[in-house]
Amino acid sequence: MESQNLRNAGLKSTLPRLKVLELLENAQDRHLTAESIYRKLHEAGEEIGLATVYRALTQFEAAGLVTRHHFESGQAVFELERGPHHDHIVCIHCGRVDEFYDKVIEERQRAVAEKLGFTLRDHSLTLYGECNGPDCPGRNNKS
Amino acid sequence: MESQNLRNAGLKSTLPRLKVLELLENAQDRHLTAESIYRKLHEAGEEIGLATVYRALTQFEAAGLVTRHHFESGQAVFELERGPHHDHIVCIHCGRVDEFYDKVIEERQRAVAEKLGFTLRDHSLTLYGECNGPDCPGRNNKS
DNA sequence: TTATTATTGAGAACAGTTCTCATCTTACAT
DNA sequence: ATGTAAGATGAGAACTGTTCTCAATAATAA
Repeated sequence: MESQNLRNAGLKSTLPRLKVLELLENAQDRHLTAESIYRKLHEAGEEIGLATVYRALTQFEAAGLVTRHHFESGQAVFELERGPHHDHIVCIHCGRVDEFYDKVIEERQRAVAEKLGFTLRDHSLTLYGECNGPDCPGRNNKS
Repeated sequence: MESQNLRNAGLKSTLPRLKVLELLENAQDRHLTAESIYRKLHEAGEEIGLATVYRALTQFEAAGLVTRHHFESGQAVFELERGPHHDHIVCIHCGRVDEFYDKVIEERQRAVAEKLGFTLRDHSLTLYGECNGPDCPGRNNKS
């Protein structure tokens, strides 16, 4: 189970870390803030400090288990690494997050970096738009 | 002069705003934090509060005179809008910022958004890499 | 088990930014 | 030029998100 994941990541398997990891695995929303994780755990009766949540997430990130994103809101969001790399599109009205991977964009990034004399190490791409979903509060806005 | 720019942006032309705008126009570095603007103005003998710098920048941003970026450092950086849209590549060693525009990337972004049912409104793309410049502290690192 | 060492929780501290409010400017009509 | 209303300013308090401190606790190894 998850305690093995933690061990493999070089982390001691402790109860708070297991709870955070489990929550990331089972939550319906894949993109969570530290505070929402903290809140959900408390709602589930877990006595875990906010500082511990942050610590766990930071360690998970360093171990490659988790990715941290800075969308436009002030708070960072954390996402369990499950599959291959992808970027995000965020609805400016309802905050819904969708994922995508575009091979052409990835390739052009590398080409651009090289043309400028850089060795590409990482990138951050987020699209912002209107999701036009039936429950999205922005769906009837004209602009 | 610049007081006209402010008027056109719907802003009263005041001394602090003029000073911030001038600094953005004349600074060697196009990407500045609020604090570095504040510092430079003080070094130049201007008595201007940090809150006022933030206020001015926020207003300039709303008026489209300035763009705010969140690179990896904690602080936002501000850039005078001079020409057409572009994205950024940042050196992970020395912080150097370079600009680029790639038509293919821009087009693919729009296509991706539409395929996902979104109407694209904005995007944020930043590449991170090693700039390999002669003065960059990272130039001799192997990895 | 016990010793060793890392981890935890609570709250203080911190960084970046925004807010409050009394004072001062600006812009415009005189 | 001058008075005035509306808006802007500076200083520091307040706020948000995150990290740090430290005494108490829990996890591994012997």
